Amino acid sequence: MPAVSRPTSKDVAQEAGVSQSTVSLVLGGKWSGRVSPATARNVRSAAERLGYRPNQAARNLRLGTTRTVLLMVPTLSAPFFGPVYTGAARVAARHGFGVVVSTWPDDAAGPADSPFGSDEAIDGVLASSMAAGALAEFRGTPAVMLDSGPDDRPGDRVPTVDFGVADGMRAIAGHLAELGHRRFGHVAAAVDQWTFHARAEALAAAVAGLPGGALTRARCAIDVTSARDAAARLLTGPARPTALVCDDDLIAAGAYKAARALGLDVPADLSVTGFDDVLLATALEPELTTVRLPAEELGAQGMTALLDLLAGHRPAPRVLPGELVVRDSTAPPRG
Amino acid sequence: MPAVSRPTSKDVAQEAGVSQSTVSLVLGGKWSGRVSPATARNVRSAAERLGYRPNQAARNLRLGTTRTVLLMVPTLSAPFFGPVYTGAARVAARHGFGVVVSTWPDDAAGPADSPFGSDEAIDGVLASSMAAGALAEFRGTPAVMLDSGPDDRPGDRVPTVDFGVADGMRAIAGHLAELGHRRFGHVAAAVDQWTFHARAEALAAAVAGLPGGALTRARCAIDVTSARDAAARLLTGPARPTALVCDDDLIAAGAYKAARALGLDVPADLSVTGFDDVLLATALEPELTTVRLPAEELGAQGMTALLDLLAGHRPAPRVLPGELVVRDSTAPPRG
DNA sequence: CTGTTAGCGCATTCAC
DNA sequence: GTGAATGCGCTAACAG
Repeated sequence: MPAVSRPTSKDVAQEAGVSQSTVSLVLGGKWSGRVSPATARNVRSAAERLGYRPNQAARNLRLGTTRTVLLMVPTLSAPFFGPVYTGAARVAARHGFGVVVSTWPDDAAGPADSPFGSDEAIDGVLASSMAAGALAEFRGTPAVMLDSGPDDRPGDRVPTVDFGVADGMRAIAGHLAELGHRRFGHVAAAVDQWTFHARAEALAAAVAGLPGGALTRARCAIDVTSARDAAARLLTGPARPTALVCDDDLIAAGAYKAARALGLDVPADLSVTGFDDVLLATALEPELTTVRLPAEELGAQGMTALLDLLAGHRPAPRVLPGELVVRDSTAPPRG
Repeated sequence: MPAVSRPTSKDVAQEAGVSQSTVSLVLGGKWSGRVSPATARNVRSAAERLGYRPNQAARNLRLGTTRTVLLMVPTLSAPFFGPVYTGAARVAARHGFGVVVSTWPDDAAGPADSPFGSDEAIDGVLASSMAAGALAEFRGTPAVMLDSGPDDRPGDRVPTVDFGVADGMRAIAGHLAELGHRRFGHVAAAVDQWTFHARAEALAAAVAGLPGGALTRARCAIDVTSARDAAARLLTGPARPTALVCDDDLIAAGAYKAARALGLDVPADLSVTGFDDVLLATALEPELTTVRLPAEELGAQGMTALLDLLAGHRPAPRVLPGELVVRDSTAPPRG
């Protein structure tokens, strides 16, 4: 037998000299006018004295709910998703929910592809930054999509929470245009996610709307060396851009390297912008002009929407605005 | 009623024309010589046909286990902890365990300090990077300490998994000494965690053992501006160090800034080293000489130890070696 | 106002 | 070799 088995509601009942159901009522907070205040206090103090904690498993079984939601993210290595988790967990905890994380399926390069690992022991899922068009995986499980774009399918849609990336990109283009830039290079993430498609479209539209505006583009993976190579391609091509718009702060770091390798000074010879505003943005030299995306807020709002959904409501799609943060990597073009 | 309630073991029994207990036996894998192979096959196919998934809550209740462990980390904002989680989750999944993350208590600056949020619905805890001496929080809950130093208390110790940070620091000191450096500056993290105490001691010892070796130290928070200020203090003091040893890659980024502000070239005028080898290390210019810490492996080994512990064993303390990665931020001192 | 009863889905004795 | 019965701890009807 275990050293000291935890007290049960039955023990509390005995200690307080009442019945189990009374304990349940009191501790469940539903005793308004059903149990006398004196008894309630009595029960509470007994529970306190014994250090009683309700057994979640029993609770889950009885209630048919697990009070656990699954957060799916592409990876936890990217600095962006820690805050998303934090935000989601914060509001979840406030409602007695836990959050388990899982990375996108194929990440499980392990031996057995989750034997029965991907339990159905969850009440709902928060899916972040999905590949475009990968909706519809969730048969019957309440889900909210994060940073995956609006749900354009007909019928009843999945609730969504997104960033206003298009506005963010327009802000960057506007800032650069105001400084006098006309030839833009887009160092684009070669990742099939809504957010990157949206960024590309918004930038293209903004530049197209600019008299004399020209845009070239190179794609790369989201890592420094790949980004450096892509930026170098843009910089050594014809009609060199005076500003490099990068899909991600890390990509911007690669652009810095390409610029330095070519003897170009940032921002005197070349303006560079990032996206996301992660820690890296201020670690770089010069500090990076970028768009701050409220990652933690994304997690928090997403969880709020999911909790709403679980409560039987139909949360409306939400869009979280990004904020242009001007630092030292942008300046008027030379000449 | 719900749209389609999931099949239970009872449904499977009915479908297979056997009893519930037979289903449990077969699916539980404990039917060696108790159930006929034919029946077993029959049950399996019935389960398959119905898409049966055992109800975790019921299982947990019956077994008195939750197959969930808690990973406690100081923060998820630091890029270091994502991989730790990933490693832990990987081996946990392989054993049918889930992992929930929580950040250190006081992070819950929320309204109510986890009303009943921090459930006891866990089988064990993996505590990473604790403040020194903060052991002993886990009354009765099996725990493994990660990156928190060896457990020096008498009696039965908590199993530990640590990095060989002392060796790592010695490797850095040795590398720098070999290049000809004698005056070292330590930009130290002002964080009360074992790993930083160990780094400081190891560096001090290494420099003390070096003929003509001198060491100055400045403390800072783990953020770029604080690090930059600390590094600047060291650089403007008497007998300027020729090498700055930083407790963290992010701190090294701050050191870069201080150097540039003083017109010092890295590495020609000043060598700089980091610690951890996060993404940032290669994003900087010049790329950072640092010590790679196998973060994912820490999580994996920690989970392995915890699973061992839960199985009734006494896992031995483990130490994961760090690896010196020489890049472009270190060079012989000038003159 | 409070106690008694029943059952969530499963793993496990114990009869047969 | 298999089935019937029991109870894990809890909540929600329903009595009293």
